[in-house]
Amino acid sequence: MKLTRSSAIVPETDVTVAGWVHELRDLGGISFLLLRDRDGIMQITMPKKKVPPELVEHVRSLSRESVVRVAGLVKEELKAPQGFEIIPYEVELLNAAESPLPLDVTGKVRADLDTRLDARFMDVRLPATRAIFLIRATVLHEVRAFLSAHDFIEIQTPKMVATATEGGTQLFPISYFDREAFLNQSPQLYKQIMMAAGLERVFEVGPIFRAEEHDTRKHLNEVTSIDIEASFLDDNEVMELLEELIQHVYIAVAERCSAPLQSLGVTLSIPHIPFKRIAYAEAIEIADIPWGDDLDTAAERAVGQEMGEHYFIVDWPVELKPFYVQPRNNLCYAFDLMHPRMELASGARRIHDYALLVEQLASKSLAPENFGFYLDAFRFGMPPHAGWGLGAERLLVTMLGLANIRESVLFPRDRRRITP
RNA sequence: GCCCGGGUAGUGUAGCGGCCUAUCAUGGAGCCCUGUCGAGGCUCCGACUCGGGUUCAAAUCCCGACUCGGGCGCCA
Repeated sequence: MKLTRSSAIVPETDVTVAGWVHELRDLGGISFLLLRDRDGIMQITMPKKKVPPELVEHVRSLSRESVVRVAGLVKEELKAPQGFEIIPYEVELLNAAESPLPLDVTGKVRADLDTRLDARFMDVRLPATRAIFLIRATVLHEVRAFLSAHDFIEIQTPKMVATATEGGTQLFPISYFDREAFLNQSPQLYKQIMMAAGLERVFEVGPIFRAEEHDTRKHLNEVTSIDIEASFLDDNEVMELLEELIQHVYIAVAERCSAPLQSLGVTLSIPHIPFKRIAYAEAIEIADIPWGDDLDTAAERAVGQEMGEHYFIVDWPVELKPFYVQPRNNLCYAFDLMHPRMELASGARRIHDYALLVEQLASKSLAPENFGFYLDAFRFGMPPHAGWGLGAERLLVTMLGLANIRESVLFPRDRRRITP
């Protein structure tokens, strides 16, 4: 079917368009059909004098959200919302929508998030919801473009694994033929192995799974992680890369997503780089918590309020970070990228020395024999390296000011929800 | 997992012992209307989560289940 999209309509031409019946307004002598496609809403106008009565009656009988194809003539018209309207000579019903609808697609009555997620196919028809996913696609596209331009190659690592990768978090057990296996919590070990493989700079955009019981507006049990690992770079160099990436993505979204941003009512302010760096020691002082404690929700909020914009927390105590982070006395070369609302990313310079790595595993009470395939990579020429993992959903949530992380995922997986 | 607060037409809500034959908006069915753009006007349709209990009387109070939201914990 050769169709013209609503964003590409040219006045004084014959077009065939298709979409969903958004609204019908019958004023008696003139009636309007608002037809919605992915790009927007176009007005089909039917003055009694210009359109045959059978056609008007046919359109009047359409149910909302039915799918139709319309052929007609585009007229420039200042009274029309888009500056043009289509006078139809043919309207074909492709598939009727049942009634009542599970939620209101015109946005006059805003449904609860739970209702929206149950009828996600309908919810995404709302321009304001669809905007989130148009922007999400742009964000991930720009992440790939930026990293590719910086010489990173995209890899895919397994999501089904035999053992926990770093401890700390709970894993989802799965049945793997006659064995137990797990859904992977992070590509960490695999992307590090690729440093030993000589790929030098790799990234992965993929799902990670956390079986934590957390039940909040900023946690999900399945999220998309943007992970990088780079040989011969240190923690400071990958931090610079990270802040440049964040800024690049903001600029690209501001430039290329003006319509979606508008339907969300969001004005992006581009973050300034370099982001501020504060030491863990300063952060706990602001938050008034003791040395050795991780930042809880209140602490995150207190420090976020003080900083006001994106910032890095550096110089963490070694005991608060995973075993693969390069220690420096009782501190380590790890960093967290924070937004005033929440943590966005964490990363570090990694240990590349085999003996030190085994020692650190032991100090975290992890059994080296469970990490054989990983440790082997450190025995035959592992370059020094560093990397980070960035939460794609959290990036979107903080960028767009979304109230709930569930809004940033088409089909979120949380403590209670596994359908649709 | 803990602590609060909810579950009323398809959707979003009001009502919080008798005045409820349950409010309003949106929606659906229909009628009027030639420029709507959250169109407008009129008529009609459609609901108290489930199970126990208290009471002369329960949408309303109590208990339980299920379920949703917010906060916290844990985590990224």
